[in-house]
Amino acid sequence: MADPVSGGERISDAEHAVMEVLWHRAPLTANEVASAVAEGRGWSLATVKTLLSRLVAKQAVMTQPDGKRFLYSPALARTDYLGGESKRLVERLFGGRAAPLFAQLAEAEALSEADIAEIEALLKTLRREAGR
Amino acid sequence: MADPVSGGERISDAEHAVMEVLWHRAPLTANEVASAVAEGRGWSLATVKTLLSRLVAKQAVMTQPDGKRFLYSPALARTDYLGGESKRLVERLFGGRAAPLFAQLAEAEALSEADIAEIEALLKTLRREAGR
DNA sequence: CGTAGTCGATTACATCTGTAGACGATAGGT
DNA sequence: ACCTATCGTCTACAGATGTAATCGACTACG
Repeated sequence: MADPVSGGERISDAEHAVMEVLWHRAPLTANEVASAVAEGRGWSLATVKTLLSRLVAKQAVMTQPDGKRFLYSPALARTDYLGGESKRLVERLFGGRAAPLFAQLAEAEALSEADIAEIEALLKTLRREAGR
Repeated sequence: MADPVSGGERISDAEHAVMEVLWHRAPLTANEVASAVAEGRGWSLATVKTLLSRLVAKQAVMTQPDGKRFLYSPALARTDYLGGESKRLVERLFGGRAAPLFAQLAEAEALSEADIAEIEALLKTLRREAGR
């Protein structure tokens, strides 16, 4: 069976930008989404509508009627999406091991002081959980 | 001018599989690459040749003549590629912060014991370097 | 009641990607 | 000097993606 909700269809880069808007605030009309996403990207309203349609088709966004128009909301949790994408990358590039990813980021100087501190804290928590 | 080597053109998923072969062993003929990559993927020789051509066009692979044929070698370091891709993901999905990525992987249970240990060790090293 | 604006839906089209067949040069065997 | 196997190159084509115009339905103003 095709999975009902989470990792169904692939969400593209442009679509992701739209999701990001909806994760930030929802429900929104197509116009609101367009305005929000327009900052930075120079997309026309038509483009945003297309992206919304595709997302609805992929069941990543759900609609609810509001008079003559729709209100759009995410049907996919941001956490699920991020988790899936992260896992995909680790799978594809690092044979499923997260440690090399980390080493890579370190080498590419993509780790800030704050990152390191946070990760450290996270590790501590993880070890506590694993321990008990 | 188009940048000379590193982060130039985007390398696709299928192309990446070919790069992986060349990173493992090079230089290789198209046939050798095809055999190597064929395990798992069911690609025809023609397909692999196309991918090699595209990689050459993208300057991710370099050729050296060997009689009537070519020997292919990576022109892009694996490290650079991995670093670039990792950074792209972190940028795109986590606003450039690596820590949330880790939180995400942890949540998705994509962190093994070994991963955690390795990351811990790496952190120690990093802090030492940063300290001095 | 008609007309203009607004929506979502449909259609469009270039580029990229995955996948592969066809073609032309050529080297090696006979 | 041929024929054939082998290369790399060119061409092909379907599906995904980025980007947008157009269309048909409906609403609201006048």
